[in-house]
Amino acid sequence: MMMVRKSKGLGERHQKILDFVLAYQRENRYPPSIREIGEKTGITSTSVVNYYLDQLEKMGKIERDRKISRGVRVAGPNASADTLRIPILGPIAAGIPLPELDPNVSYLNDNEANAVDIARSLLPAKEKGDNLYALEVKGDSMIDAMINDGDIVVMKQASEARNGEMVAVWLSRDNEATLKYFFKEKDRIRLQPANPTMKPQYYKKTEPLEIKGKVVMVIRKMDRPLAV
Amino acid sequence: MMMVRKSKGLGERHQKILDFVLAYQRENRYPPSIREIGEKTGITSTSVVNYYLDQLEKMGKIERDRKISRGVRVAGPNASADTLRIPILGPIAAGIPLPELDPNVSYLNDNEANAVDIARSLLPAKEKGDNLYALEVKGDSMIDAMINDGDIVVMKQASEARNGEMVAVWLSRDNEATLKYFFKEKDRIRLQPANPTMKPQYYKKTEPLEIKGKVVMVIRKMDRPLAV
DNA sequence: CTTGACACAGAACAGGCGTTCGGTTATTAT
DNA sequence: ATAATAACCGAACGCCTGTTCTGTGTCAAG
Repeated sequence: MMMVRKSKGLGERHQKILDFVLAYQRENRYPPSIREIGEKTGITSTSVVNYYLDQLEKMGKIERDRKISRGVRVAGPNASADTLRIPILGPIAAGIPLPELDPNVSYLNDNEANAVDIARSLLPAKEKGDNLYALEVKGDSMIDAMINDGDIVVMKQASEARNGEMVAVWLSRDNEATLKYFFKEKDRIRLQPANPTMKPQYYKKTEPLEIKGKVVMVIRKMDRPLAV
Repeated sequence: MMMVRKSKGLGERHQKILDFVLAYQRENRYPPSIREIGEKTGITSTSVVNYYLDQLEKMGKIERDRKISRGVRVAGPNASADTLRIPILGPIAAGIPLPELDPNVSYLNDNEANAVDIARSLLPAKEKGDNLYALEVKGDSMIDAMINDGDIVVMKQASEARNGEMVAVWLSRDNEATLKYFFKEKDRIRLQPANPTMKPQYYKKTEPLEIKGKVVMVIRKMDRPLAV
């Protein structure tokens, strides 16, 4: 009868190594060397670390590029995905003008508080990340766009739109900012609310209607409970 | 009078190196060595690569850990944020039962197609990532929760809820799945739609009402235009 | 008891890799 | 013209790092 020494699957040292590699990677943004793994996990011999790494690789927990220094990486979902940091330029509400992306301003140094991190895999493939910015919805005026107070809308800078795209527009007629689906018809422009139970608004082609951007994504964080 | 040879700031080689390091990092999940940078950017001497890396470091574009192999990392917002891969278990629609997170099943090998990557910074601080899963909304039945066809709802496994939290429940009375704000009142349970113009539903405390999870986040991708 | 798999240690080797230094070329200021 | 400087190249030095080999103790099966 076959019996296994300690636990099947991941033993204590396996887990320790896995955790350390993950933490090290997060902190330094490059993988640890075999010797560093050994030191921090209480393994005195590099060959033993190598021994465990081999096993972890066979289990599919990590990937290794042999011969390459620090060629260890944790496989699968724990691995960090490729993200984009998108600056939050300001609020969007019915009564206030829309903030705009200023190409002359560098948002590179924006800290986390004024930006959102979005995985590239969630964005349309073609988006390189330039021209993207985010706005925070204030108030309930976007409810007809199925967008709530506190939602974050990720926008792509644009001054024109194709039919069926959701755009952020400044309606100087009503002195109002809004998010609507855009349709150019024969002699007018139709702005269609996302909520199918609501009626569209129509604008003459000659009327001033400033498209500020296209909506790429909406994020709603349900952080705190509704107080009703 | 002082004049600079080529362009001020980033020259062609600076940019080339920066781009390469970024791309390499993305692909291999560990940084390139000086020699690899040189080969791919057409620089034949390691000392020249070092020369440029020094400059990029002074400009604040990269950070280096000298003496450590592959100790280069791109600074600032281009750096990948810490993300969580959350499995998409299946659809959520009015008429079909809710998929559930099975603790016995490992979602570790889920590929990108069946999962979404979410930056930790977007989630409540306490979320470690266990017990999180996502559902894809099918149909318009969640409109009263301000949630559209195609939206992705990120959920946390739960069988109870506190007042004001949005929950996914299976209403066996109506044979229906729904997303509503949860309120426990004196002798009944109130399920409140997110859309303030809509009326709540009431349930006796004795009635079976299966809470399947709390809604943590809603993501709406505006990939393709509305066809209306 | 013997065998063999397993978990581990230590040392040595070879190639990887960052650093440094001497040297060359071209541009610019004086 | 000349000196200074930025932009390179090539080679050598030496630590860093993954690999490999020998050896040791433990535990379970035969």
